[in-house]
Amino acid sequence: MVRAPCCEKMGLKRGPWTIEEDRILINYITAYGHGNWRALPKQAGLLRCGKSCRLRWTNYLRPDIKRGNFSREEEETILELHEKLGNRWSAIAARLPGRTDNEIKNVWHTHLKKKLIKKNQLEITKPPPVLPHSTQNHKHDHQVTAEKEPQVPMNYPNQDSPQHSSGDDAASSATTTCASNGSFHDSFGHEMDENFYGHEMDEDFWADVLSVDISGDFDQFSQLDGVENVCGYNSNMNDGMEYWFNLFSSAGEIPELPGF
DNA sequence: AACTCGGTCAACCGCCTTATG
DNA sequence: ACATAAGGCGGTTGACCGAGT
Repeated sequence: MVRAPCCEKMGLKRGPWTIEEDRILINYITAYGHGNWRALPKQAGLLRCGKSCRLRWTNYLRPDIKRGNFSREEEETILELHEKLGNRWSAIAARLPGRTDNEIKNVWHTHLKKKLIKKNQLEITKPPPVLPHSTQNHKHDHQVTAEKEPQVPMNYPNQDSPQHSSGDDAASSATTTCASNGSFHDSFGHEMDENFYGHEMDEDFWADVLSVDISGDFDQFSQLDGVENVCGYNSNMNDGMEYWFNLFSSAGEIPELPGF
C-alpha cells in the first residue's frame, strides 16, 4: 500500500533543532501534553512535522533522559539483552531507565558491536578445551555465528511482550533513575555519585551551548508542580531537567512556565 | 597549517502495527 | 471486514569533531 508521507515537506523545517524550538515544544507539552503528535506542531506554532516533534521529545527533551557515558553495568546489560532480544532497541531501552532506543542503538553500533566481535575473535583464537569427541564437532559453528548480528524476524512470535510497547515501557521505566531525595541509582538500583554519568561534563556542555552561567536554583525549578507532573514522578534534578532549567532560565522565564 | 579519516550521535526515512471510523 | 490515520520501530544518513599524518 502506497501512502502519502506523514508530513508535507513544503514549508516544514528539517535538521537540527534550535533552542527556541525546544522551548516552544517543552512549553506546549508541559501545558497540554502530547495527545496528538500530528496536530501538535501546528497548535504549538512549530514548523516541524509531528514525527520530528515526537522524536525530539522522546530522544532528547524528555525530562527523565539520562545523559553521559554508559556505565559498565549498562553496557553489560545491553550486551546481555541484545543476545536475548536481538536488535529490539526499544525493548532493550525499556530495561535501561533514562536511556532511549536511539542512544542504545548508537552505542551498540559505535562501541559494543566491536567489543563483542573482538571478544569473539579472542575466543576463536584461544586453544580449544579438551572435549569429549562427540561435542567438539559443533563448537566452532556456535562461535562463528556469534560474530554475526542476530537476525531477528520482523515479527517476533516468540517474544513475551508485544512489539510496539515502547511508549508505555519508556514511561514506566522513568521511575527509577533519581530518587526523591536526589540520590542517583544505576540500572541495578545501586546508589551512585551524581557525577557518575558525566554530570559535570554536561554542565560545561550546556553552559557552552546556552552561553549562560549555570548557578541557578535547580531545587526550586525541579519542585515546581508542572515539572513534577511532566516528569511523571516526584523528582529532583536530573540531566533532562537540567536542560529545561537552562533553557528557561536563559529566557528569564522561571518560574513562570506555561501551565504551571 | 592543512588535510584525511574514523567515531559519534541527532535526525530522518520507510515500513510495520495498532487504533479508529 | 476494510480503509485510513497515527504512532512507533529499526536502519541509515550526514554533519560535526578530534586524532593522526
